[in-house]
Amino acid sequence: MTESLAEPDRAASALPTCTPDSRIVAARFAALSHPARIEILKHLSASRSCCCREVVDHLDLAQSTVSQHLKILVEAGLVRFEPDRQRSRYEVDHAALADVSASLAALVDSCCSGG
Amino acid sequence: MTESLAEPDRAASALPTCTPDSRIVAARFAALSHPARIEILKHLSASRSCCCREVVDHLDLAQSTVSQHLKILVEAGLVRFEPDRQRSRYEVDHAALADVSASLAALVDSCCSGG
DNA sequence: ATCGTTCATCGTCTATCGCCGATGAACGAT
DNA sequence: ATCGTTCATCGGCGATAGACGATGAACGAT
Repeated sequence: MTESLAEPDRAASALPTCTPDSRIVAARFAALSHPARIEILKHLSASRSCCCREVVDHLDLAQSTVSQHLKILVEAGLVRFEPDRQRSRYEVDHAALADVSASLAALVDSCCSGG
Repeated sequence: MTESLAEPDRAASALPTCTPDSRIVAARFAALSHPARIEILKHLSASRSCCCREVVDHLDLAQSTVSQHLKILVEAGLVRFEPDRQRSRYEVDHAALADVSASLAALVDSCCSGG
């Protein structure tokens, strides 16, 4: 029997394809894995007014595209959203961002101490 | 002519859709944006032997899939690769990982100080 | 009441991701 | 010489990302 070649019911396996923790960390990094979103984060923190339009003017992307990027950042918990009349108010969640940074620092630390 | 609707030569615009710096940082985060790759990084640092096969055993993914993930990590500069007979030797580049962490820390810092 | 502005969402299109099995090269062991 | 193991790569497939234009809702101003 070619057990080593055939899949021994991989789905039922108890091997940790990826731990829940890894999933969460990876999801946070995914939100940061696009240059436009990095740029948006920088702009949000540097600017005082944080409506979608202003980001569009600064970034040279279609309004719909920017809106989607903002949504991704909000869903990742890195940016807070507050509807304000017809403008939308976006601002960086510094604590969440610091938390992601800490996660990465912890990973680096575990990599160094583990070796 | 609906000039306001048509694109006013967006490509020729000098607006920074994304700075080179943002591109680089985003590319690094992209390599970290998958749970399997996070898991691989943790395993590489915790284990002494770092051949592809061992990661495959630990991770419950097809060998070809793991090989691709490793390649992505190597191309991102986060993992060093050294062919060793028929085994491949992979090890975490701690300095590069620390560098990414520093980049994120700098982003967090700019977000805090900028406001 | 009407118009202009801002914004989120929808539908579409293309490119890329992530997974797999299959294949062949490289190498050690018999 | 032959076989088993390890590995990278190829080709294919389904799902997702990322971009856009169009549309309609919400709101301020006239």
